[in-house]
Amino acid sequence: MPDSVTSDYFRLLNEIGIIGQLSRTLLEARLPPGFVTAQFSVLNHLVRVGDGRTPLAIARAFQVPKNSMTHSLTVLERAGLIEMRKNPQDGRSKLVFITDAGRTFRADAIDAMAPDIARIAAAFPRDVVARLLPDLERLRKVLDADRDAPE
Amino acid sequence: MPDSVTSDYFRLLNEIGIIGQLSRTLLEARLPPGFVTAQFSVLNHLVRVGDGRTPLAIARAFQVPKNSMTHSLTVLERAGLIEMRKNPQDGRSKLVFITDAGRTFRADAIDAMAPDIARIAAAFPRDVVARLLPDLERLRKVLDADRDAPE
DNA sequence: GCTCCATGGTTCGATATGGAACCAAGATAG
DNA sequence: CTATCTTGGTTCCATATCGAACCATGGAGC
Repeated sequence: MPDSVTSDYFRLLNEIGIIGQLSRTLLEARLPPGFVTAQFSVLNHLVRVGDGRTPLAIARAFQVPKNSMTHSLTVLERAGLIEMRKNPQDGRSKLVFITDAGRTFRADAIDAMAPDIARIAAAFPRDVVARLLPDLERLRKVLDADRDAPE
Repeated sequence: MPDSVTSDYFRLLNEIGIIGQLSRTLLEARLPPGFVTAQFSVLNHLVRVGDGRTPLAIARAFQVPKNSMTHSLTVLERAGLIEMRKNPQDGRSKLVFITDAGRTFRADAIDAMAPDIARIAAAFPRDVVARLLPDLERLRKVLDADRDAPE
């Protein structure tokens, strides 16, 4: 494979990393003090794909170590944004449920970002967003599948 | 602005965040143990845009607090990958230079990722990459410009 | 010159993240 | 049924990240 191809993929991931960093900063500026993106993302995940999942399943979805997820969930539970229940099917594991407070927290954060989104939308047309979304979803799925069958 | 528009932008940033996380994990698996993406990114930045910049300028380029950059640079200097010199123009600041060892470190890391890139390339065609790059660059520039003139 | 403010970096303390070791509960083999 | 292996989570420790306070130099106003 020629170098130029490698470097195109490399640049792609690089750009995505920078944009991720910039938007993370944007989001954290709108979250209540003391909360970070990782915690919001868990709530968002629970709403989007449904709750009642095990901590390990969530950790895998984010590709983070399970101990990191333990920590995030502890913070969220202390804040009353999620509930951890025993898994009746398996004595080892727990199930994670989002609370009403958690749903409100997520909705508020999204609302709080509206002005930021509006500024971005003014400079970055919606049709470009529409064009990007399917390709990026596909890339995410490729990376997701890749880690399951590595090397 | 209708909700659906906001949610498209929101989903875009969300996808980008996830891809960023997955590719960060990929990169870190290839770095020598103990090194982290942030440190590699600084070296990459110095090669791409040129060295001899101040720590603050680099911190701004990554949109990270200056104390975080102080830490990253300390690690890189201890490892002999960069050099910090006094700025002859300004007694307050320093200038950051990448060493030969630093250039080698960066090149090795990129080489080490080649097999990962190859697997991704097999499932994600190059022309899609080519299509994504200009749009993403534009989005990054929009976000970059936005933080300079916020609110 | 002197005062006041702005800028560039570091330090401190508190939280986040991740690797490794650990423990408990399920699964499997005999 | 026991021995062993695997799986789900937590704990421990080391490093990373970041807000706030701090210090030193530079620059502006007078």
